[in-house]
Amino acid sequence: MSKGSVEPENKEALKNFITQEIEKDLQEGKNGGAVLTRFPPEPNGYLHIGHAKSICLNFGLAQQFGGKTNLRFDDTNPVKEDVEYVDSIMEDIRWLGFEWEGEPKYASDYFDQLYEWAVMLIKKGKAYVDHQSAEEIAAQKGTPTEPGQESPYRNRTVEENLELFEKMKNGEFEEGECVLRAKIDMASPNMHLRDPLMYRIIKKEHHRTGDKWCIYPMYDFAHGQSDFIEGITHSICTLEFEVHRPLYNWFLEQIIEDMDPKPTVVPRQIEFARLNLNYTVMSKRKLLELVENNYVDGWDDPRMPTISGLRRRGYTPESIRDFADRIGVAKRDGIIDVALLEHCVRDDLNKTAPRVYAVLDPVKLIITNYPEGKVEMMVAVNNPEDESMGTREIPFSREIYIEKDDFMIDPPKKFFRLAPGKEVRLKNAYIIKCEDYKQDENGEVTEIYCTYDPDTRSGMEGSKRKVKGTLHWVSVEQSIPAEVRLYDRLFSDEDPNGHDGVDFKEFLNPDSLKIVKTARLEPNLKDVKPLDKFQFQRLGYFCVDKTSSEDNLVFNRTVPLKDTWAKMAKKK
RNA sequence: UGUCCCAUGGUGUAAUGGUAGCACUACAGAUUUUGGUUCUGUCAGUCAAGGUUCGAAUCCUUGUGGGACAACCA
Repeated sequence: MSKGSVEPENKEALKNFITQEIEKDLQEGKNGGAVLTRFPPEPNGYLHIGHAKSICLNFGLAQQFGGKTNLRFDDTNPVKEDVEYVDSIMEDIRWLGFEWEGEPKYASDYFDQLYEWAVMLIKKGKAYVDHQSAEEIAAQKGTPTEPGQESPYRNRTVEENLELFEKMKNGEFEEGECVLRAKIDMASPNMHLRDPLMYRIIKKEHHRTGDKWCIYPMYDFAHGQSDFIEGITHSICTLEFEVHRPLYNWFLEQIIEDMDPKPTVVPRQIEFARLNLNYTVMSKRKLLELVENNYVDGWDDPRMPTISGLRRRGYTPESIRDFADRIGVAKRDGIIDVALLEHCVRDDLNKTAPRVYAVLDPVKLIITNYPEGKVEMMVAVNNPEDESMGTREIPFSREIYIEKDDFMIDPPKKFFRLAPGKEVRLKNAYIIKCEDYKQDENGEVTEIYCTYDPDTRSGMEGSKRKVKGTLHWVSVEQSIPAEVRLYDRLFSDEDPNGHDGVDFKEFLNPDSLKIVKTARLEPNLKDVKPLDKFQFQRLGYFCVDKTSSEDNLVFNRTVPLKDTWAKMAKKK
């Protein structure tokens, strides 16, 4: 994977309220002109498109201002975290095209320092060990509109607190028996300042520190300091952490108070609105629920909004970065239309994906005046948008398959395809005319009979004739079979979370996956590899699935082509 | 009946006291050996009321609407 592979030099500088704030800081000479951002995931699930927004933002900001970006795992809760997630997160970030500065960092790297700071706070009389239960503490917390009450343990002596905290660390208390709390203000209108928890006892092995600790810092006591330790200049995070900011600042003030000399870099937190996409859910908890209950085929199911799911679906890193740029950054939350994401991937694939012929739902078409046993190799352009992609040859013969949809016995007015007595062009081959057809007892068309005009082979003078419709096709004899998975949105409702009292799973789209086993492909596709991407001409963009093999080709539909005909038909 | 944040076309985002622009969507047309792409056009917006100002989307006040905050989660 290349380093910092997003080409910052020819990318237009992004402008939003965060870049403006950073520019201001730079102008004021803050942080010695440095910009260091960070992407701080908790390794408790797979990354999704919302994280992609944050990744593109954090890495993009640094690139734009000549800075760097750290990757730091916020691994302060061993109960939920796992190395499987660490690995997937690193893979996804690299796949998106970003490379973090130095080694990946971990909040757990700072556990010793955090412990020292906790002790320091105790010594200052700004932290105490509380022996109440979680319920009691919650009951005293008050509500957003009422102040809380002080814990009976709030005024223990420094010595006592020091001793008790030491015992907590040494495992002399059971989980839940006591916690370390900051002593701030139980009446603060900001709930986060009402003596927040700093440490709790968790007797579980940590994925990095093993059994060294049985007390773990809360996120709020770890995050701001971790940024501080790393010298992060701008801590970019989502809106819900806005109310935490005064707490982070409080902790840092306590620490900095005792420092001499004073630090040159103190992180500045700036919050932005998280990404919401319609027709999907974005919370890790809900995505995990879909995975664990097998509503989908794992975290990388192509219907999932996860980065691994989008990758398997056939999305490109370029298209996701483009999407992140287009949605912008602001403080007001909203819902982005998935149509924009789809636009971005079509836009990219249109320029890069080779065009090929695939017939998903075949019906046999026999060209009655074409010699039996004859095979002609037809030349086709691989990508009309990119001449450098060259041409290829496709076998043509007397019997071909076309799409069932491309023939109608009794077509409506604007049907530009094949019908009895009508002419149509077979792309890169001949103009044919439908003479007859055969139906089975159910009225299903089983065979179509046509004649071709030998002077209309593509490239010949006769081929210049105007014909309204152009069809894709494959030769019966030479075509190869494949399985094609047609994906649609996972939810049929625009906002599956937006219905009070109705579980989001109620809106799961029963037609989100259709498996087509009848597909026939041009023979050039026999050696494709997972993640190879193509445009199936006239149908859409497709990507080879990870389960595909030489004897059993499997393609995922990334996104269909825009289809004005289908739209017209739907209206009627 | 608290604190904080937010409010621009259907959606998202610009305009930072001086002509409300861009993208997506939708619709119409041109081109087309993909009903794709490309090109052109159309519809459509400053939450409300006051105030400051020659001039307000922008500043102030009030209201309205939306969101966040009461995990030993992050």
